[in-house]
Amino acid sequence: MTPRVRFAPSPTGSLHVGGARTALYNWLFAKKHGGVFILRIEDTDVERSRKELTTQILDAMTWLGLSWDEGPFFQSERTELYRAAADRLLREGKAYRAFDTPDELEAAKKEAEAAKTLFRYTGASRDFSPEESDRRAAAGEKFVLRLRMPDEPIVVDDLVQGRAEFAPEALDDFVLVRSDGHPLYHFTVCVDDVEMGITHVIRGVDHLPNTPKHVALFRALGAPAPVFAHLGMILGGDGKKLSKRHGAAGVEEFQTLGILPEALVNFLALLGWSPGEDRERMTLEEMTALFTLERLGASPSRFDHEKLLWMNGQYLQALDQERLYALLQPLGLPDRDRTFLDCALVLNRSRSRTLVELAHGLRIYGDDPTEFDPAATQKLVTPELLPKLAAFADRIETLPEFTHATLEEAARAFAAEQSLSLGKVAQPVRLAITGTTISPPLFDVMEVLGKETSVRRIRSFVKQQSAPPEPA
RNA sequence: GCCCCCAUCGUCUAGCGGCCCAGGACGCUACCCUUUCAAGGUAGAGAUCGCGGGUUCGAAUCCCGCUGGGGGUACCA
Repeated sequence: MTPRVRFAPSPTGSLHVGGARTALYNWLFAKKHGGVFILRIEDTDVERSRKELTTQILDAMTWLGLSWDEGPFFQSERTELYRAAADRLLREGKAYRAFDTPDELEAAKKEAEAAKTLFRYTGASRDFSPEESDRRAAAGEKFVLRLRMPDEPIVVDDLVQGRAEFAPEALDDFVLVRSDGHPLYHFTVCVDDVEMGITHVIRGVDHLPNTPKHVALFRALGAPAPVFAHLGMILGGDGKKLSKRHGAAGVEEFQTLGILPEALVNFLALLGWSPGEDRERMTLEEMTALFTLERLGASPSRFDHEKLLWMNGQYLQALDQERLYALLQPLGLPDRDRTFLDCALVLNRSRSRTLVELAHGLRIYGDDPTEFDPAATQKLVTPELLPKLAAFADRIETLPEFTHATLEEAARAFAAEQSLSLGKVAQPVRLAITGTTISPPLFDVMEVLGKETSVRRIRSFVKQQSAPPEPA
């Protein structure tokens, strides 16, 4: 039997990393077994669903490389299917109309709360005869459709969480269809899963308490329940539910942070799944080969942003040059030719963990710096230093060859003459050249920049620092 | 409150009764490299396997209780 799995986000928010991981595991499982990965948009909540969020979710999936085989299907376009299923369940007596008013339900819930028990629908409608039910409906009384839950425990056999038994007292005749005719989540999910022939449901544990309802629904619909695999949650660094409060949580936010999709995917894969044998860095293909539901973890895991950055750095170092340029382009590259940029990239790549960081670091190869790290300036620049810097500029201007080797030689000789350590010369020069005291090896940077630019930057720095401080 | 799930270094995890006084990775510390910062290399600290009972010749691994954490409890998804 070919496995058929689905990822079913609801467009009430962007694609959350938790959702992305769920999608990834479904995708991996399908690929591994030559199955079908279906994308289904659960937009039955018309008040909260937004069209542009659907687009955003689809874009995020594509960005991550998680292509779908069927869909996207929109539940909002399948209302006929739900209506037919509802009619059938009603006709077969597996569901019934409940005519209770909101006030009556509210009172019943309060009562349950006071009794410190789980609210369980026990309205009179449950026992109405079909004739009575039809008569009231025809008379225009408002009603919802409820599922008649079985009076026996429901067992959920979960591949990840194990076996759980739910007592009938804990199960409620939940609502399938609202009084305005809108089908509800649990109902649409099961109808769709049956209709789409879903064989395995892989999703977050937050859905585990819903599963007995689904099992009952599958039974009522006369279909076998799929195999369930409930994943542990992804938590924030503080162990609380991951949200915007923890910084980035939506996939598109990581994209703007300069995270590579393959790094995010790899990182996410390891949150709740392990291939064993201490494997960490893997391509989607490698993950597919190694993936099994048996190796999924049941416990919740925290999202460690630091490790993601490390992972991203690893992928950034190995990134194909052409693709790197394509990714860097929109972030702004210095207006230089390709040969020049190649050299700059060699110097800066290993010093960056994200694309944004890299693009930022590359700025020193563009326009001359106009601002200089104030703390460093304060510390390094003294009246005695400036003439020395000017002299150093003069010295290197005469260099017949302007390479990191000749520059280092010149700098060492210059430092020795001045009875200074190399660092005492290099740091102020670095400040003049880059605006900061942190950069790739100075003489390499100068070689890339060229004699003219390097000398000009040092001189203009000396000039700027020699000028009397601006009156406040 | 009630229901459900989870529990190995700070974090992600390996471990599915003896190979474990617990292995890898991130992070951290030190050293090497070095003009700064990274990258890289080497070494190291870091978990009495949440606690308490069992079962067993033997438990991180099985069972029970407790504690802690998470989730659910809608005419939301």
